[in-house]
This record gives sequence, C-alpha cells and structure tokens, in this order.
Amino acid sequence: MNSPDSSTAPAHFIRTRIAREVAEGLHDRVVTRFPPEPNGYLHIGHAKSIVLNFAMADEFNGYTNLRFDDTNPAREEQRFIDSIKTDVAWLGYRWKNECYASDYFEILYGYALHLIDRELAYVDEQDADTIREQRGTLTEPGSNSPYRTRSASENRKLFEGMRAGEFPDGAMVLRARIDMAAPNINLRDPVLYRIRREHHHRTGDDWCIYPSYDFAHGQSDAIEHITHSLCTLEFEDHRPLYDWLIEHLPVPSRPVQIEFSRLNMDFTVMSKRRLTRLVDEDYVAGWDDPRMPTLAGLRRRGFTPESIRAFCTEIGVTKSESVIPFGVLERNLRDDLNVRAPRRMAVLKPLKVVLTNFPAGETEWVSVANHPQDPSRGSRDVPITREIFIEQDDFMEEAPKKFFRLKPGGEVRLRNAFIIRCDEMVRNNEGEIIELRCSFDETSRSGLPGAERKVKGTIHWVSAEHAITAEVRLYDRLFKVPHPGGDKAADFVDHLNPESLEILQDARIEPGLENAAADDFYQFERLGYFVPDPDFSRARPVFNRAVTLRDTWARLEAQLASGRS
RNA sequence: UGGGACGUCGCCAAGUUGGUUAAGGCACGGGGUUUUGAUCCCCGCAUUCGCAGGUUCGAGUCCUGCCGUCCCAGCCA
Repeated sequence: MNSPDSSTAPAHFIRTRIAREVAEGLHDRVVTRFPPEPNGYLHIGHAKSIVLNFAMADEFNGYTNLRFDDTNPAREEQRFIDSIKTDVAWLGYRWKNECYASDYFEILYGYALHLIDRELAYVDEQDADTIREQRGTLTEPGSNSPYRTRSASENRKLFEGMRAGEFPDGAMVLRARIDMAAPNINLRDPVLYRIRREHHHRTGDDWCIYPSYDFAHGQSDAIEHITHSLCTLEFEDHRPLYDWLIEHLPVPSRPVQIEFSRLNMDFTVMSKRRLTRLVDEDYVAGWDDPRMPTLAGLRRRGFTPESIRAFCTEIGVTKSESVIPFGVLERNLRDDLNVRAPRRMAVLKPLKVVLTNFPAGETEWVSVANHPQDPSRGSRDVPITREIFIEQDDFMEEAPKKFFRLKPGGEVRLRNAFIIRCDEMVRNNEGEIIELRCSFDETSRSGLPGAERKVKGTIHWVSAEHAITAEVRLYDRLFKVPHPGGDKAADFVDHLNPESLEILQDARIEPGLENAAADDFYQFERLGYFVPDPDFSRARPVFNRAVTLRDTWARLEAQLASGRS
C-alpha cells in the first residue's frame, strides 16, 4: 500500500467507472500518475489530484508514478522538482517511479518521425502569427498551411535538421496533419514540436527542439503503461487529440484520459500564475508563507497531512465546478487536531491579575490533564502564583449580559485551579485598565468539594513568574473578498487582506512549551491549535496559529453588535 | 451564431437498466453533557431535483425546447 487512508471513501464517477472496468476484466491493476510541471510549488488543488490518483491505484491493486511534465525548459527548475517531491512525500504518498517526460525525448522524437513517414505530420515554416491567423476562430474554420502537403521525405529531412540545430528558434514547427476545419480547435493541425534553445534542467543542451504538452503527455502515459490518465476539466477538449495520437503511434499501451473538476476555494487564489506573482512581488514571504494555499504554506501554518487528505476525500470528485469554503479545510484540521493535540495554556494578549489573598512568593502546582477526553495521555503540573496573566479578551468592564467571563465584582473559574472574584481595577494615566486585583476562593480548588460550585465562565491563565514570553503569529484569510480572481475590473492583488498577518510579540506561554519540537502541535486551550514555526528557538519561541477553535461567543458577539446598531 | 462540459437544500455530494419516503457530510436552528462559550450527544433542516413541455401506471433518472455557468482560437501545461 502506497497511500494511507485505505478506502472507505464515498463513490464518485471515476471510482465507479474504474471498478466497473476492473470487474469486466479490462485491467488487472490500475496505474496512475501525478504529472506536475516543475514550475512552481504544489497547492491544495494539487493535493486533490494526488489523493485521487494514489487512491485509485491503491484501491485497484496498482501504483502511481510521479512524473514531471518537463517539456518547457524556459520555466522549469530543479528547486521546484525538489519541493514537489517533498510535498508529495509529506502528504503521505510513495510513488512507484520517479519519471520525467524528458526521459522520453528520444522515444518521442521517434514517434514524430513515425507520423512524418505516414504523412500525418509536417514541418511548417510559417511564423507563429501566421499560424494563428490560419487557425481560424471559434466560429470559423481554419485554412491549410502552404507547407501542409510537403512530401514525407522532405518533412523528415527538415525535422532532422530541426533537431540538428540547423534552424533558428521559431523558424519552423512540426505539426500534426489532422483537420484545419475541425470544430475542435485542438485538432486544427496542433503543434507537436518547437525549436527552443533553452538549457533544460535535466537534458542540458542535448536538445534544441521540445515536444508540446499534447505530444508528450499521452505518449508518456502510454510508455509508463498508465491505465487511467486523470486530469482536470480544461483538458477535456484535448482528449480527441490525446486519442488520435495514441491511435496513430506505435505506443506500448493505450491509456484513457478522464477529466474531473479542479478544486476552487474561496478567499484565496489557486492558479500558479497568481501564486507565483504573490511570491515574486513580495506580497507574501515566500512559497511557504503560512497564508499561502501551497502545501508548503499549509504545512508551515500547521496543517497535518491527515487533515488535508481527509479534506480531499470529503469534497468528492465530480465534473461540476465548485467552490469550497476555506472553512471546510480548517474544520478538517480541527477535527484531526482535536483528537491528537495535547492541551496547553497560553495567553496571547496578557492582562495582569494579582490574587490578593494568595501568599506572595509562593508557588502552587496544579495538576492539569493533557487531554480532557483522553485520560491515558496523563497530566502535568502547572505552577500558579500570586501574579498571573489572563487574556485581555476575558475581561470586560462593561459586559453584556451574556458575557460569562470576568467583569467587575464578578466571578470566574481559572481553568484547573480555582474561582476568583474581580475586586478592583488598576488604571494607568490614560485610564486604561492595566491590572486586576482579585481574590480567590480557597475552597474551590480543583479536587476539593467546593470545586463543585458552578460559575458561568472558565478562563485560562499563566503564572506571571513562570510563563515564557513568546511570539505568536496569527493568520487570517489572504484576501478580503471570496473570489479575488473573479474580478475582471481589478487586479487580484488589490483584494489582499492587509490584516492577514498579526504578530504578537508579548504572548506568555506555559513553561515547558519552549522545548517544543518542530513537528509538535498543541491546542492552546480556548484559543486554537498552534505549532512551532521554523523560526522557533528555545530562546525565542515562535508559534503559528494554525486555526482557531470554533468560537460560538465570537459569533454571538458579532450578532449582538450588529443587532445593536 | 463553432465545439466541449456542467446545472440535486446556503456549500459540497450520493442517486443501479425510470419504480415510487430524494443518501451522507458541512453550515444553520433547537436541546443535553461539560472546570475549554471547545469537544461530545440528541432532534430539526429539499412534496423537490435550472426552467417549460412531452412519453409513461410511474421520471432527478427517457425525449424535445429553452435558460444559466465554465472551458477552448500559446511555437504554456
């Protein structure tokens, strides 16, 4: 098994079709491929394709190849190959073979000769503009190139010359001879090879001609004995060409192409072109910026491979275009981490509280469960002292009726400790509250009978003396609007959310958290799930908030606010 | 005014050869448990399948005609 999450997955048209084919004995195993072009980082949309491809092969006794579609050396780079391999592996998948379309250049060249010899391809010496004009339009047929009827021997000589470097870039192309009047524009003598003197990241300067996607992809599938070539909807129109080439070439197998709709999510962009721009123009800190929908970004943000796989399974596979709310991805992370993440306490925006009846200089250790739903995960002792920090948001001077946290004269429970009452507020010269003076109820300590006493709210806290100062980075959606790419009138970067990143320099975390390891994750109780950033060090802990907890109060508060106005 | 595809609850999405009460998840609403306003647990949530006709004892599933949305005119993938 090369992919996790063995199948309990729901039916979708591809799985149903393959299952039928297998039942009919058409295949004894299913072989798929994940075929990225190494010109950028993988994003969550690719994850959908990866999960699908590996799942189909895995469920039907086969395997998946990782194949780099590297037929355009002008934009492909080794560093992208590296990142893609890292990301696929991180997602939890093991490909059978690491393949490159460029490994097949010699075979592909032979296939081109095969077409030429059968008068199914010809060398066209017209320039790109002329070819475009002759292609016709969506509603008008194209017209034939004057070079279309050249002899096979002349075409062969020219094509060999192309390979030998006898002609300058752009001087001529090899075209399939199909039908310039075809209603499907892809069949109007598509370009199969072009001359391009570009250094290729793998083949170096061995070639100055490169096959087009259409000529390379299907044949690569066939060479690898791929049974099902799964791709996105925009290639639907290419399928007749895909099939035409397979039919007319002496390929070792006959793969079929099946298309499904690509993943769209709101409040983000998914096209490589746009993601590249965000990086190149420094709108984000890099491909792995935690606000990016890239796998590298999601990983740094704190997403687990499990949550991403679950998400990809949950959204299904169809041919209808859909937009998935970003919150669905986030909920999958919560669902995963809720079960797995150990709980800790941390205060993001500290407000000092002095427990007036707690002896100065003393430290009391309270036992705290690492996971309230899972006693087997044990507990730890957390120090509490006369001075503590609580969350600024957990105190309101003038609180609405439904505010269950601390307010003047009110009581609240300190999680895992005892009940306190707010007796007094201390203000600075500006009148801002900078400290609370509270008294605690000794009899309400956790474990004592008095702990049964009910108060409405429970808040988290850290000992001022023991807590460790940390940086915490909070992330919000990258864009302000649901469909930043859908605005024809504006540049998508105009819709960037200026508040997508908030850095808190003065958070206080429970002692022990400074020893967090790179791949740890925690629930900071009542706040959300947090992971150490790569910038993390013992001396300067840095945590990323991967996702907040579901926050019913925030929703209520928003309703109250809007209802009041 | 070419070709290809899609249109089932706010968002996804199941729906065998037409057979009759239109899965499920998310979101949402209500209730319960709770020292995380979290989690968890109950309950509710499409007389209706883009629209209009038609065939049929019976249609989301078949036919016809509309409407809407997406993709295609790179020597990109």
